[in-house]
Amino acid sequence: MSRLLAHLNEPQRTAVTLPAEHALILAGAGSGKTRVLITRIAWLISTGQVHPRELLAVTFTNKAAREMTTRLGALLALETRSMWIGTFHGLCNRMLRAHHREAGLVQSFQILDSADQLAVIKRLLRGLGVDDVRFPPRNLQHFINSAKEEGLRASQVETGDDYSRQMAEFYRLYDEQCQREGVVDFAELLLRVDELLARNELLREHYQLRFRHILIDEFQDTNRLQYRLLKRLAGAGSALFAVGDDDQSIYAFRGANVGNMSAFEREFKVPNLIRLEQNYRSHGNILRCANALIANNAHRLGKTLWTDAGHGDQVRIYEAPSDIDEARWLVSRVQALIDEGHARSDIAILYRSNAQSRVLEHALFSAGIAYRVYGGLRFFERAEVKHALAYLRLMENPGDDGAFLRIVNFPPRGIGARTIEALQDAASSTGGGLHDAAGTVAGAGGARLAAFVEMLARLRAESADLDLPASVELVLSASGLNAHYSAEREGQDRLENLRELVNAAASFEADPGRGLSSEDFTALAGGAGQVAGDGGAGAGAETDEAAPAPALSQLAEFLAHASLEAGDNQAADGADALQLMTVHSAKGLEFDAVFVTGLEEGLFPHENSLSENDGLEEERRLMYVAITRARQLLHLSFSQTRMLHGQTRYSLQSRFVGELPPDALKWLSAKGRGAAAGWQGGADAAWEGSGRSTTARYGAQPQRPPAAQADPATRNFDRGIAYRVGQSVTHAKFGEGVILAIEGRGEDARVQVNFGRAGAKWLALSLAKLQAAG
DNA sequence: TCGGTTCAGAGTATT
DNA sequence: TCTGAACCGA
Repeated sequence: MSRLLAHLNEPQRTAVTLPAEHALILAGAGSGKTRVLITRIAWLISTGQVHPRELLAVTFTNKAAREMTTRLGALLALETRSMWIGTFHGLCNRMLRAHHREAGLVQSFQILDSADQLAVIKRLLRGLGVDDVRFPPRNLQHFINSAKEEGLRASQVETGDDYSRQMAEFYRLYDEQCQREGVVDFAELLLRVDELLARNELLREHYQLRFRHILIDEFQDTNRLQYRLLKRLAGAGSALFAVGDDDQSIYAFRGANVGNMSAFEREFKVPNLIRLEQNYRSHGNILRCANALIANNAHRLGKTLWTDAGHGDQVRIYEAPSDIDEARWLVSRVQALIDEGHARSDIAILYRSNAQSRVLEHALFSAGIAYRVYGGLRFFERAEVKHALAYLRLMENPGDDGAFLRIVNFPPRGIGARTIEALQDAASSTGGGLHDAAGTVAGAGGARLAAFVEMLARLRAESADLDLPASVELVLSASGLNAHYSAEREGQDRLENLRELVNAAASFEADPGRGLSSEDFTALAGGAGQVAGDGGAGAGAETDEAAPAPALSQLAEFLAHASLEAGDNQAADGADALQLMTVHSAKGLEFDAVFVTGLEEGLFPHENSLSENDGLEEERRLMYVAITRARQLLHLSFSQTRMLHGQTRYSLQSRFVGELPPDALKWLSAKGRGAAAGWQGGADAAWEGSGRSTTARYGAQPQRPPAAQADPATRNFDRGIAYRVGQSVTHAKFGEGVILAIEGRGEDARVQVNFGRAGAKWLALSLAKLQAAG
């Protein structure tokens, strides 16, 4: 035990050894948050306070869950299998399989990923004959998911107007359709469990008694439903241990509610609030930047990072004339770091949006520096893999119409749109699924449909005697997928992915404990069956046989695994490579050297965020995350011009640069000229060197594209002024300013003008009476 | 049923 | 500029 605590600092040790009470750990970036969480678990178990099966640890990503399991295994040298460590969705999947009857689901229900869900919605709307311009499927998807993440069913959604009433009605129909087809979307997994525990007292008590310690990582990222679920799981005797950092809350846009942190403290009367503020990652100047920046946010729980590691290098900052030059500069710095002996994989290039990677990649490619871009399609999201999975899903659950439609004519087998239409008519007249109606369609199409369904039945029968990878292999050959991609000119990669799917099935079979452990699952299903049986609380649709549910088939487990874990989202790893990613995907990672690029107004902070509630503060937190990724070296860069949407945009330095302590920065380009003088936002912001006019500022800046030169952004409009970037203009209300950008033409033309005190504004030329000035 | 053309839209993302 | 989706002609 003392070995466990030996290397912890005072607050860390306090957190780890807290009594079995609720606790909120405010853990700053690089303060050893994961370590505390893992050591806490290890301490609880090794001191005999809790049995591993009485523990529940929840994370947001499979990666985090895996890391936790691995590190814990190394620390404890004991079987971690009986512990529940996983994502919210993994946890709920497990519970729903075990209590499918009480939850009103078939045991083999399939899980829809976002793309599957969208397909279901499109199909629903098309079936209803809904105008998809007035009701775009994506909007409905968002509507449904947001509602579910708030814990609301269609009947509970507030409907003030016709539009939302209509959306709520679609939501209701969507749920009905999913229920009919035996499919469940991501949010539904959680909502089902929440509702199940809400109404089934015995089941609730069962879990509340079992989970004496509930630990949750990245608590600032929980949404309302997840928090509600946690409350549901925590009984009178449970201790909730939440670790999070409000300053790193960057997922409000997808429903995360930082307010859960203060709500938790209030509602649970949390007796233990511990701040971890000592940072073990970054040098002092980097932390000073992080602290100074985040201090500009108003709504914080409050925390200041410190280190005893020394100041380290100053933060380098560079202003480039163009995005291409920024990339060129970056390549030269990276090359220098590599020459100094840094591993490429210890260097990260971060950007606000994915579109920025192109210029960077181009420069890196030309320079011959190996790099790896995070993001993009993941393994289980690839079309060929989804096709193969659809066969498997249909074997497992014939009611899955989405899977049916995906593969009924893939590879092509002469079942066209007309046949499908007839099939859909037949199905809707009986109220059943497409699979079951396939025998009733007449004609040549009907015969092909029948053959298809026969093939599925054959696959189902033949795979019964095979293990999982062999079943997958059987499907690949019998379905014609292998043959199809072999014949395709560019099918080699796809074939390889299909082979990889067989491998994935093999390794899943070898180590199912990673997702669902069959043993534990069976035990749970049996035990819970008792619980439900005692109270007669079964709410399931089926009421036959009282025997304990048979264990879920391995195929069903594998399919759930495929939906819940989409696989790596990074390009193939291999050689030591530079890391390129968005700031969002860098969260939780750290590197020796970090480059944060594109620090420009409109890009970072992103212009779209400015119109959102607390959008700017979230952008600032994002910048905080970016800064705190660096261990030794932090580079910041921005560019005066950037190619965006096919047009050159003229940008100002991000306001965030101005929020950093000047003496922590080392300018690698001339500072304080032109755009580099800083964005001055808000009415109360003072101009640096206020004696100068805005005109003079630009006038004094020769490397800015000279206004008179042929500039694609120069346009003449009917008013007779040659509007061009850099032109000084006067506005009746805002006074004198300088044009930063021009967009559109004719009646739609608008210009962005920096008015200094009043900030940068977009004005429609057809409305704003601008006069040439200076 | 396919392939080419046209058009709109372009922010971050896990399960 | 570039991408993905929708659409049309063969």
